[in-house]
Amino acid sequence: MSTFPTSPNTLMIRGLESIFTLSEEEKQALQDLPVQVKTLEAGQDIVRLGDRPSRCCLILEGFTCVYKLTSEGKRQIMALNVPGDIPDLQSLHLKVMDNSIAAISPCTVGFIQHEALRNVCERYPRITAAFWRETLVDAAIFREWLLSIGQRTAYARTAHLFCEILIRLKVVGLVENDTFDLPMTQIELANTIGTSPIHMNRILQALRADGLIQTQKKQVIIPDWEKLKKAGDFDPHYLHLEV
Amino acid sequence: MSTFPTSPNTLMIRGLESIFTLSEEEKQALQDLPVQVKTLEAGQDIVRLGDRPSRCCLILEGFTCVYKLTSEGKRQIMALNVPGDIPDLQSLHLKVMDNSIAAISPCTVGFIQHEALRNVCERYPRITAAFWRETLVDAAIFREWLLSIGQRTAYARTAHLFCEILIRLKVVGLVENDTFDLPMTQIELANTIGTSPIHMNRILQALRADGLIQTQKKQVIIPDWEKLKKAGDFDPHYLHLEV
DNA sequence: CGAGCTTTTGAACGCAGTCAACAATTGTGG
DNA sequence: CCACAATTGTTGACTGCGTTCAAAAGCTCG
Repeated sequence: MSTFPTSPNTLMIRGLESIFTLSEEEKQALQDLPVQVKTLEAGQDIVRLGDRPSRCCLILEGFTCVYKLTSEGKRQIMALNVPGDIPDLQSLHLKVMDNSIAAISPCTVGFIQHEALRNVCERYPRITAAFWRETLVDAAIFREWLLSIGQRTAYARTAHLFCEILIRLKVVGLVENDTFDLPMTQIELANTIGTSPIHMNRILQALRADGLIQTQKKQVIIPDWEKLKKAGDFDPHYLHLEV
Repeated sequence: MSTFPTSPNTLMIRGLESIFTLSEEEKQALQDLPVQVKTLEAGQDIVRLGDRPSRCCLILEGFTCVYKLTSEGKRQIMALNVPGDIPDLQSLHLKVMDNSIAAISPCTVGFIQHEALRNVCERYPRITAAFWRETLVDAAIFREWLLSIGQRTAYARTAHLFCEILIRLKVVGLVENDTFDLPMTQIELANTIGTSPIHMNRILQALRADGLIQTQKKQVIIPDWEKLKKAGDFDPHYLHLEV
């Protein structure tokens, strides 16, 4: 586990300039945040329900997910995280984790101490606002997922999910020619959509047959964006990408 | 529509002292917020998806809900709001509403201009933190609802919902002898649970038959809290009522 | 190259949705 | 205060989406 700043990389944090263009000083303060970098294997938990973390976790590479289990052991994934996300930013104000976070693919994450984040927020209220906003966007995504899981068929839900992933990966430059890597098993997709793995398998077959997605290995190609959007009843407003 | 401060009431806002005990000055700043009070009939929208509000809405009396519609017109309620809640606090940082909010019962709400809220937040960072935290608790509730709707049976989901409502109403003093008013139709309950009204009707019959709830008019009695908790797989941690 | 996970297929079952009709309640205007 | 309209709640029957169980085939990786 190495400690930044030692690498030439600059920290990419989702949406920090959605409201304001940050000043050089503000940007510098963010880049000066001490970050502990760690690599994780697929499947490893990063934080667990019940934990009282003293740091947040910034995704640098790979995919993670937010999940919870019922007492019967059924698993629901309630968020996917891509590079630039801070899936446990909530822990800055909610002392006890009410969900777990796990690596879906092998990934590298950067840990930032709460104390350091609080210092930056104290000094730069606009950074506070930007972080706050990011947690609000996460909540907006939860709302859309609730609509999806509550009111749409599993088929539409899955199309909707692929739409969202495409857009969010585009933002961080991980889409080329409508193609992206999606290192998720069908079991994980099923846990996200709220259906059984067997049914998820059949949904994917249907989506392929209908020409909405193509898959090879863990790559997904979206051959017809408009058709996929329509099938998923997808409207990107809830992602709040533009102001 | 009258304008506070004209009434003797003090503003009750959910969870503002969860992190810090506020100073007299901070409390006063909150009480001095200009509030436009309005009464609403059941069913009326307060804000709508697509709106760009310039104010937030504090529930003073009655119940409201956050909801969205699919393009087919199916309705999902993704949050219930009780007195003390600010269901659109998000609009402080997300310019365009990604959901609608409607009165479930006749209710009185207080509108507070964004500008006034921003001023208070600028001056008192701990109030910023407290408001931010409230939006994080809302997000935690969304996560639990996602788990519920994705992985629990409609019967368990409904039991879980009654558990949550009981707890949240207790906090604001609206429960007496395990009894509370719930001015929701079965259609609205169905829209919350993500099921059909007919099925909701049968679930309620089952819950009554199993001795988990008693209903008379729009009153609900919880005769056996432990049994209801168990049926709903309910663990109140996600409400973050204690630190 | 074999163990373990993931994907795929088939078949039976069941939870929940839909349709239709009726009863009960609430609200409204005469 | 009553009659009528509209909404809400209840019941029955049928349908279907999605689950579960079981088993085989395909990958991946030590």
